[in-house]
Amino acid sequence: MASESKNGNAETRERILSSAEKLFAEQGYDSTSIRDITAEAECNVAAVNYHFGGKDKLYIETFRRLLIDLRDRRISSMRRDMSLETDPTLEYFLESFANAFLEPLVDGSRGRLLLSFFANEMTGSHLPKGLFLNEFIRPMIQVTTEGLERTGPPLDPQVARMCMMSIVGQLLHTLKGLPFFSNPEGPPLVPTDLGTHIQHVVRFSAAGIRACAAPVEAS
Amino acid sequence: MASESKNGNAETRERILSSAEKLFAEQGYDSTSIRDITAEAECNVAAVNYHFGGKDKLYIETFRRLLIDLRDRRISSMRRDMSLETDPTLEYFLESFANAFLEPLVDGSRGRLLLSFFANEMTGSHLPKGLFLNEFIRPMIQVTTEGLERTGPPLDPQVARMCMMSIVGQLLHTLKGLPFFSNPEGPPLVPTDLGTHIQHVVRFSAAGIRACAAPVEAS
DNA sequence: TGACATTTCAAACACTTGTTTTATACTGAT
DNA sequence: ATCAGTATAAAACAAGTGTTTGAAATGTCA
Repeated sequence: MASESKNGNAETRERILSSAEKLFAEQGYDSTSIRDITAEAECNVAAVNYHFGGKDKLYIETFRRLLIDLRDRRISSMRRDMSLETDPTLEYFLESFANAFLEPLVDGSRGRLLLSFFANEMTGSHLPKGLFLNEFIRPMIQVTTEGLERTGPPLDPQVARMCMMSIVGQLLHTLKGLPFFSNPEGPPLVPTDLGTHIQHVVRFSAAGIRACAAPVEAS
Repeated sequence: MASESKNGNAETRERILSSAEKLFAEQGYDSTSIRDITAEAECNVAAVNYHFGGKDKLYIETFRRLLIDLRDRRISSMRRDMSLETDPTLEYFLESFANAFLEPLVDGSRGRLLLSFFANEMTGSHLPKGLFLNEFIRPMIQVTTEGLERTGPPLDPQVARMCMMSIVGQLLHTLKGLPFFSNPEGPPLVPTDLGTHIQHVVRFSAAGIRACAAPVEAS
């Protein structure tokens, strides 16, 4: 039965990583057992400890690879968009960001998995400190700051980052909440397609950003 | 007929609920064992199954109580605020909402616990379907819609709800992300106090809402 | 008081967990 | 062919899981 997938030596390690990625994302760290993973990867339970040195190490390696991949996809997607227009508007930048941000999270294979990963990491973190901030957040801040400076009004750096937090918050909440608001019976509370929500976030946020640029008015 | 006259029997039940609330929130469902709970509640392991019929039932009961309490605190806080002003502005409403939304999540005892609860529920739900939407989301939609209609520009109902999603998304993301951006070394990426972020969200969102009301028209 | 239901508890049950051990194959170099 | 080094596998290990059992307390009411 174990025909073609049973070959290579280094391949076992890859199969474990692949299975772990899937199962950790679907079920979280605690609910995924080593035996779940090795069953999916069609190898022995001891293989995880042999190749990775423990369940926790495997988890870190799995998540690290996912993070790097996600970051690179987003950044290259935005850079490509921004190089297409000679004089992009704020709305253009925001839509490019929204798409670059969401696309990796919704496309079939690893999309929902990444979302679950993040949700699981928010509570009990099994990752080394600083990895998330330095290898993931900072590069994203870098490229979005560039885009904002180029297309938006002049902003204080901290304010600009708060604006980006506002947008990310909206996008994440939309993605997580949208399936939730799919009403089994009765009219939908909000539009059910993601595109409409993206348009909303773009319009909403463009106005928000411009309002944050206006000098503080005495009240 | 057991009952309330005697505190001995009912007290065990309460202690279990209290301990479960704390531990489930701190560690999540899977990582909290019945023995953890009964140790904290100083009772026998069998007590959980006797009083609640199982770990899952205990979890549901725990979360249900927390949700109802959170909802009521928020709604009464907003209604109080809105009754104080005869002609409240949109900004006033938004600030009232932001405070009502965040206050229960940051005040010492149960604040972080609630946040963890939500995060844990986002991934693997252990709750009966519909409870969250009908008993928690809908009442909040009701009161926020009232506030928006009273203080903001005329909005299509679906658009109004998307605007509220935008605000909730910002607030949740701020709350979860803020401790994350506390930079161990170097200058902070964003302001570290919640008040500044609330001010930002209010300003950002007021402009966003007004922009969503304007018909698509050259200006 | 005795009879009865409710509540508590220690112990056991059946099962899963991550990890380690021991043994067996396979590799490539000497 | 011998030898180290690597990789896989079956089995065992110790600890922890939710739940159940059966007996002892405890309270309630006739």
